Amino acid sequence: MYHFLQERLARRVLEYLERRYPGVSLPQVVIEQPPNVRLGDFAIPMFPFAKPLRSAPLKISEAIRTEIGAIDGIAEMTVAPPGYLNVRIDRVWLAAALAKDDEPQAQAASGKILVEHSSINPNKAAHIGHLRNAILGDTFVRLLRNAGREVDVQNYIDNTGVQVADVVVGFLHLEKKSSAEIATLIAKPRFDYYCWDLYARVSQWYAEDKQHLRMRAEVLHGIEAGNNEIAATADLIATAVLRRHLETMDRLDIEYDFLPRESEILHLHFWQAAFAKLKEAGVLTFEDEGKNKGCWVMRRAGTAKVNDSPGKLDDVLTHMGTSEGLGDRPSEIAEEDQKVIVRSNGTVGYVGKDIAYHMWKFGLLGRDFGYRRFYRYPNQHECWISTTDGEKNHPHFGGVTEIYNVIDARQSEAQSTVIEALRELGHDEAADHYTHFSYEMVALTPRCAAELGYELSAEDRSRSYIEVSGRKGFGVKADDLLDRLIASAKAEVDSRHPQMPDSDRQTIATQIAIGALRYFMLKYTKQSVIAFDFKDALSFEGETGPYAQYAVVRANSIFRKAEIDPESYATTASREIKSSNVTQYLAESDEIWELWQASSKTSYVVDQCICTTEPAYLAKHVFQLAQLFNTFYHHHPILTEPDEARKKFLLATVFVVRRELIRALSIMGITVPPVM
RNA sequence: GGGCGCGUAGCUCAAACGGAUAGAGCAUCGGAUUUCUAAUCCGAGGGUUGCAGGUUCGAUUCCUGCCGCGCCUACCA
Repeated sequence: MYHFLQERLARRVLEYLERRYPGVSLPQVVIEQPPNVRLGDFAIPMFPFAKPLRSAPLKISEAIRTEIGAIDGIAEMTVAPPGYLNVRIDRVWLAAALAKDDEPQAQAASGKILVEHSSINPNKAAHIGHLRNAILGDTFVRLLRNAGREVDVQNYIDNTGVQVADVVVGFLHLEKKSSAEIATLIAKPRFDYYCWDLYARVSQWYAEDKQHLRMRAEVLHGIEAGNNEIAATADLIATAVLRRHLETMDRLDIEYDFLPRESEILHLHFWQAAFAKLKEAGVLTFEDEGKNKGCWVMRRAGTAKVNDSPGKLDDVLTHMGTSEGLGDRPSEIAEEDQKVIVRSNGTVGYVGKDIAYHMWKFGLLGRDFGYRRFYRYPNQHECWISTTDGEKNHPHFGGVTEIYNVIDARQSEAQSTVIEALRELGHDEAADHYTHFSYEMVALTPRCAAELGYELSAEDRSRSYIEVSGRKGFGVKADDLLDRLIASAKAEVDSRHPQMPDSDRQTIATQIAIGALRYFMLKYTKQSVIAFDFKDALSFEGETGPYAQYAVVRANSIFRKAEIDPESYATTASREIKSSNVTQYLAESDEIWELWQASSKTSYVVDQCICTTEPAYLAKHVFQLAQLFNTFYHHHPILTEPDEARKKFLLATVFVVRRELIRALSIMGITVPPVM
């Protein structure tokens, strides 16, 4: 609603200026929010117009104010030094629209979107870094769906890489386990924890004697070839760990639609299809000398095409139109700028596989996976997995118009290389709709590492954070964190509601724990490295998920005590807003108005989150709403309000804030307990 | 060496396109009419936004150069 008014205002201002100053090319009308509601609801800086209109900012403001005429939903405008036009929303107009919840729906863009997230190697338990990925990805999916977009959620499974090979080596050579023994271990709960430890031990074992690495090569070869004992064992292990990952993420209400696996990319020869096209288009070049002799290479993304001196720019430009300038002959890519795609032994690296996979995503490969049902969620939602020969009837995946890959910032270069390959294949459209949703890692504070019992070097102790390492078994497992959060929340609920049945307390504790965790992972902006610390993560006070949940619980209890069903209060609320006193109520309190204004912003914030791929804005919105509500709650007793009309107005306020909080929280994947 | 990113209060973080007095939470200290449950609220202290220049009506934000830190830079995935 906020955004709707904002756009209407911008359009009207622009129309006015165009009419008043015909033929002048105008800068964009920027609408911001004044630092204080007393100044107004929108602020338009007039400075950028001063030069093109050859007039002082204050004069332009004054002209707009007096001459623009009435705008539906806008109450008044004021001119503010040094050069702003401040605009007040018609409070009753907005409140009436909000109470009715009749947000004008913008036409959602068509075309299916594919969001890929999680993509955890299926060789060990998921850790907090994976949680950040999955929570960012899942929230982004919810944001897109809230905006009316159709989304497929994929979780890419690298089941044929060295990481899986390493645990297989661990089982077969380090522990010398039989297939039957492995099967027994798989059946035990939290098999992924067993692998976590084993994986760290294998890495240690390699370090002890480099000869042991031969085992890895052997196992890896077996896995890639397929149809043998080793591949079968690897598949058994990887599949079991994958199921654990799905269970872990399901605890957080994170679900997937499709799990494409690297084994099928291999066995269905996706790469061969892509390779042919890449060679044909001249994207890859064969090196016949130098360090990468015998390899097919690509130019590393971001490196300069021409390494001549800048003075020769003119020469470069004149050559660009000719065929000589297109494509890179081996000698044209400096060795350090080469990215090996196909090794000299003929095998393809992971970037190559990724290029093929992304051609499939956009429907540009000419091949498809086989599909099989894999996992049914408790809510009956079906998750599919790739196979070589699948079920006849299956949903259609791939062939989308837009993709988002939630992958941490360390993969930026590889992601750019894939995009560059698509572009050089001539698929600019696809390349333009390929977004690397990049975020920073979760690291541990030295204090947290020490708390977990890890020995730290003096150097590590002096750092502000330390990178987690699956290879060293250094990190916090996702399920462990969740267990601790639930236990901690449970203790609180137990002390607050001792009379409640234990199963109810458990349910509430779980909701609170998930709220705390999801909020924690979303409140940081993507670029910021999260220095993980149990003290912050386990906090339920201040800027946290439970704080926001608690605000809704308070709203609910007001309705409960008033014996009103909040869900069906909408018609009453919108009727109340029309009563004559509301104008006065909204005018006399900026504090209450601010609550209405903030409530109107949800869809605006959702748009912002999507176009900047930054879910943190939504967390900030939720916190601001909850904070304003708590202040309001303290200042305005509702049930004891003697003035009946005013009481109904206050109830309508609670109704709207509650609805928007629940809406925004649900986009974050957070539900609200009945009591706290 | 090259590429990307970061540096803001004691700590952890905000501040969309450059905008009005740089904001929160935590921690510390001091308070809140026994109420719609205090997982809350109010108040206080705490800042030369790493350093030095530049661009302009205006810079935490953009540019240049330093200083410090992180990540990437494999015929690993």
